Amino acid sequence: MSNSGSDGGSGVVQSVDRAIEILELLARTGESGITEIAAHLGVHKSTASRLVYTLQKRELVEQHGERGRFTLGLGVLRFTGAASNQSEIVRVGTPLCEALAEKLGESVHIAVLDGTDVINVCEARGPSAISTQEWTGRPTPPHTSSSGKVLLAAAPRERQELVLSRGLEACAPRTITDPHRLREELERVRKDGYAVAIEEFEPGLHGVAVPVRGKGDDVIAAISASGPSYRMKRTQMRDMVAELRIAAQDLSARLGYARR
Amino acid sequence: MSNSGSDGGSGVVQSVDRAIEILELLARTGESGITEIAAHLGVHKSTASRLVYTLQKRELVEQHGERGRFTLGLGVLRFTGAASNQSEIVRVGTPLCEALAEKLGESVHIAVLDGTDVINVCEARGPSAISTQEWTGRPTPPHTSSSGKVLLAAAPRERQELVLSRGLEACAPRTITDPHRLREELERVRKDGYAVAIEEFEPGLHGVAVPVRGKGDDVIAAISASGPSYRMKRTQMRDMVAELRIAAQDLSARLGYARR
DNA sequence: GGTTATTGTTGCGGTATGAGCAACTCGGGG
DNA sequence: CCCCGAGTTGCTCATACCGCAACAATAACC
Repeated sequence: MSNSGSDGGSGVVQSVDRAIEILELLARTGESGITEIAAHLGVHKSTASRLVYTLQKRELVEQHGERGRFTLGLGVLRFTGAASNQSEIVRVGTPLCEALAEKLGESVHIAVLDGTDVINVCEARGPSAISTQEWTGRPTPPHTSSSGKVLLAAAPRERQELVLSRGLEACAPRTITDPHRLREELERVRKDGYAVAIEEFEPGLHGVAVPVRGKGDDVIAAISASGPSYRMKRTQMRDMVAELRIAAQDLSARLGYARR
Repeated sequence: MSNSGSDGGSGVVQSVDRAIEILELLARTGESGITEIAAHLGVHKSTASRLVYTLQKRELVEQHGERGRFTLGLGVLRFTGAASNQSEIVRVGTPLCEALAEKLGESVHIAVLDGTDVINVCEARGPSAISTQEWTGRPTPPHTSSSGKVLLAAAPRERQELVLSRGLEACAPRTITDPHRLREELERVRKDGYAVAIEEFEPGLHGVAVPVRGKGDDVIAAISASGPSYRMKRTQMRDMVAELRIAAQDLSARLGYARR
């Protein structure tokens, strides 16, 4: 039926691809039954059952009750630590974040776009650390943050449409919820090369972000600074953008991409 | 066929099982090459390559450089949030943790045993929150913490031997590194029904833990309290054990297991 | 309480599909 | 320059996986 996600391609191992699709489905829905999963994949119940059973044996999926519904299992946590330590961008980005946080006096994050979610992959809190809390790994909607806008502005059109079609939920009074306004905003971000978010994620919180580019000038991540509104005035933001740009270029270079 | 080694068993989908084994290998080693992975699985290079390619397309694995080595990718972060929110024990355990942290004035954790690692699945910091940092999801060796001892004491013999055979690394001056002493300690934990750790994980940090039981009285998790040594004297610990026990029983009951 | 609808879990047999082989490309040393 | 190691890719065969259908076990309904 509706193979909404990415239908593999050539060279991929079918059953593995389907298994991963199950995990992603569970991540989205929270919990599902076998029949539902089978329908989503467009396969027979038995096939889905077999796949889920395999995932379950490895503790990537757990079953609530004897014959109940399925959710993601705690086994996936085994991977998170290693992933965030080993992934190249995190490894070289973390010290950069920390240096920058020290210099700017505000929290600094590096985020990537994962499907239609923004995920912060590393974080360094500013010296005055009351403001922000731990966000690493938690997915947030792209339209609510400065990094999200940067990433979205550079994403392929279809991805943008997907985000828009899901609806722009407000998580603060000043969140952009009008599709038309968001489109304009993204246009401006593309032109200026940076994004700001003024109390759009949380009241009293401002942020600025710039893109990090990989080979071929495509945007692979965003680096952002955020802090309380009373410390983030126009002038400070301008200075921050400059600093962030230097850091972004440095990061690109250290990831092995030619700096230009 | 007679799939020797650590293979799932009957009913599992072979390629999916192998793919997960790859992820676990990468989580352990940090990074590996295709040849190494193939050798570990006991399959041909091409097979390993195909599996890795599939994982890579889903961003669960990333490749460093054009023809370089492989590590876990950031795609796995997509799962962590959902896993820790949806897993039953976390969902009902979190409010319990928070209540207890408030009452005891120290940080409270719930941990499970995952393979041979202890993983904290939820956390509530005490009001005086300077002491501990975010540990959720990060695997720690079982012999260094009070929760670890509780979980290990209840684990099947083979699991214990596996931990012992890997060697007991010291992460603080007072970590138990002698296998014989650890065996004695586990015996005592089984008898008393609780465990303590006195500066065994980190200098100046004490902890106490009790088991959480599932159906059939098997231990499925541990709930612990930890804090700086100057606030954790014998008497306080005794009181804490009592409180923890009540909480553990409550948790068991709320997970749907008969309380006795 | 009996009956129906829906759930997830199994044998079983055909075939799509994934495993293995070997040839290939690419890079780094000796 | 040639060799040796890395990872990738056609090609082929049979094996492991998928779909079917019958099965158990709740849940829902009157």
